[in-house]
Amino acid sequence: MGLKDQSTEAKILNAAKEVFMKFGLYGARMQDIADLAGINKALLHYYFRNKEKLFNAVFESALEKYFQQVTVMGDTSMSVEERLFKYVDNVFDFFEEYPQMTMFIIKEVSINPELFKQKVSKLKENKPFVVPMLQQAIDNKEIAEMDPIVFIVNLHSMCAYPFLGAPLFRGMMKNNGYDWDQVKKEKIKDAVKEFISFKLNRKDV
Amino acid sequence: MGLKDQSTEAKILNAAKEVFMKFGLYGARMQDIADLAGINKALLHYYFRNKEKLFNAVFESALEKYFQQVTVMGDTSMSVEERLFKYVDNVFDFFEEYPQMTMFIIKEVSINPELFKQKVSKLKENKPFVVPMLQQAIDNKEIAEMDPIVFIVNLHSMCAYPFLGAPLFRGMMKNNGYDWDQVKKEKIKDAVKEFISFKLNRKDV
DNA sequence: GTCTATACGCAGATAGAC
DNA sequence: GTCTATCTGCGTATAGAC
Repeated sequence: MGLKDQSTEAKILNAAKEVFMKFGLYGARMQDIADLAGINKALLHYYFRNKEKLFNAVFESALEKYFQQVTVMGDTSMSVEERLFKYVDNVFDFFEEYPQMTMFIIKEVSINPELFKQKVSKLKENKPFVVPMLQQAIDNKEIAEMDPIVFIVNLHSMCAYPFLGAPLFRGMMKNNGYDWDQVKKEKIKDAVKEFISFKLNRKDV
Repeated sequence: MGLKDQSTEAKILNAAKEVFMKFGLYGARMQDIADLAGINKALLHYYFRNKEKLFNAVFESALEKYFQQVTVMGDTSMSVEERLFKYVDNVFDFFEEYPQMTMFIIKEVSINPELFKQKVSKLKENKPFVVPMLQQAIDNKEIAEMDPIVFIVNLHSMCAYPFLGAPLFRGMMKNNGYDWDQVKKEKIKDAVKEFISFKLNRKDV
């Protein structure tokens, strides 16, 4: 879909997403958003009244997308390991498309923790929460004994950080002849899945 | 050391660190830095000329501390596994003290990649680079076969992300009766070390 | 070295024509 | 709905007294 085909509101939202993602609420400039959307600054206010309201629209859609990744965990037609693999695939695709989103959300929530409390509660209600699901699989002896919270955090770390820290990794590896985005794409995902298999199938606990 | 004992310059730097960490270059306000330092706004300019120069002073000290964590890897009196364990301890202590620093560095480098190229090259020269060290240990059969880059990224992810994403994790877990900072402190570090042992000592490769 | 007062520019927001 | 022109306030930076 080219920019010409979008409604003005959609153009604004897309431009705002990009600029807020990069610079955050305080750093973003309304002028930059208008320029990127190919419209005038005044139109931003016509559609969204003020900067804060525009930001909120972007933030809510970001959070919605972010939590949508987890829905696959509720699909009981697959084994727990298959669901986790699929989840990892989803998360990688998601980060490929929105590499700045996690950073963006973390940054804004860290500046204003209320944001999270306000928005996330209702979103989470409809999603299958992962920890109880894992706990049940452990109780059923379907997977190995583990602390499900620690596992989920480890897993999420290994998925998210390669994208979050990409600016650093790129800088560090370029000097040494590696291409970070290549490594990330080809090898990190497999390593995460290897970690999942290790944790789910180990016999020594 | 109480604030009263610090030189004005040190007070400014400490205040600037805190404010820049939280709000970034664009979001930080000189007035807030002055207030936190307990001095007048004009003094900031007297000592550091302008906002950008003050920011650079903070950024450089942050980057220096950040890369200092890796020096332990050069201590050949310990085994590779011991060095990695020690490294993890260091990194956790470091993040406990400066939870915002990684975020801060990533954010600023992502906005301005030149920052990294300019500063990091000379810092890195004096530090033992981890990947070649691991490669050598692999060649010597001291540790199991693996891709050292992928391993280091996984490791670093598991250490950094629990601090980076703390605002999110806190929000998510508070609703469910868990205290994130407790979990992080007591269990995540052990899980990282377990991962190290798994990767270094596995026989099936 | 440290302060108060002030200049200056930029970014968010509004008024009003079309 | 979209634009140009303009207002207003805030934040950086400077001038100048002490």
